[in-house]
Amino acid sequence: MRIMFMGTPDYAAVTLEKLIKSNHEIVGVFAQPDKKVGRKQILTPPPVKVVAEENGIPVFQPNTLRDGSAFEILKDLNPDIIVVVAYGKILPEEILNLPKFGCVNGHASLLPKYRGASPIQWCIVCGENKTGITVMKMDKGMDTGDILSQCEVIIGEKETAEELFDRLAVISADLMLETIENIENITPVKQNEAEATYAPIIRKEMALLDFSKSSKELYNAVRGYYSWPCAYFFLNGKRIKVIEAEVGGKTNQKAGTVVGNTDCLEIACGDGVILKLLTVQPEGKGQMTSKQMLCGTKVEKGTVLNG
RNA sequence: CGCGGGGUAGAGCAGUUGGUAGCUCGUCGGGCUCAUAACCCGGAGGUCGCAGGUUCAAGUCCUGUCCCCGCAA
Repeated sequence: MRIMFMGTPDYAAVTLEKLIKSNHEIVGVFAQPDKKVGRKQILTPPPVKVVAEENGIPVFQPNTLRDGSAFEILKDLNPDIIVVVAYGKILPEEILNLPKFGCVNGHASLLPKYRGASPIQWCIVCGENKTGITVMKMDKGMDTGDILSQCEVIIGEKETAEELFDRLAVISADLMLETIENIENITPVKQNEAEATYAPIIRKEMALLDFSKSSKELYNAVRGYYSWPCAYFFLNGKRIKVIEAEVGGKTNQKAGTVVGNTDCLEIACGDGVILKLLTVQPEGKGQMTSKQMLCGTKVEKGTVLNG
């Protein structure tokens, strides 16, 4: 099969590598344009582009798919199917309808739940204990296409979004290849609109910890927002990222109160349970245990955060 | 050259107008105790990121350089 691949980050590169190793022919790759990253604003190619170039596959990085030139490129390369994984652009209908087998997308949730941009982080933040991969036939809506295949995945109790990303990338790649190879025998299944939910795009402000929430919700936020943007709170005007935390014992202190400052920083949550901060990263510093932070920063018991 | 904070003992931090480098934790020794991660006493451990410069004297001021981090993208 002649495959056109569209994707951008590491997560998508895993699928691309899997497809390259298969018997299919990758006729071309679309990825987002190179972006300036980091403090030094170094122009960096996206991982999918790097993999494609290593394998001698032509790469296209248009700013838009809507000016007709992308359509011309695709027509010339004449793919049987377009595989889209975390590409980051909406495909216009003329492209969706171009290939014989259409366009298929790997989405990291059990659709119709968690449609949208950040299903992996969001399902952890919401406290789900399972998620999965869905491969669907793309239509013009956002993750609304007919389902071709699904694979359920159990989320570990302590698993972070980053770890889940890595696991799902591999599972998604496997399911995608399997689905493509069986595509002529698969009967697409419509999504149940009544059960649809959406995962919002993650913004940094969302990761600000609100200690009036329950300890479990805060714990889920710490896991779900790791490693970007990272759950955080403010202490003396400085941002403190929470890298790792765990739910502790009960307390009768008001939410946000510091109730422990010896072995680790312990904070009262809205449900009367303690959240123990194990690893933190103060602004301007590297990661450290909260005990280390307490060696150099006085935090009195009774201090109320988020006040 | 986007804006900003920072590199000081094994770890985390303080260090006023330049004048013999301190704190908390850890570590080592001793004591107390049925016992202890608790408490008391004592010790070891630092070319102050690197390289130049100013000075009688630089962690501190100046220049350059490497690295880390927050914001912005």
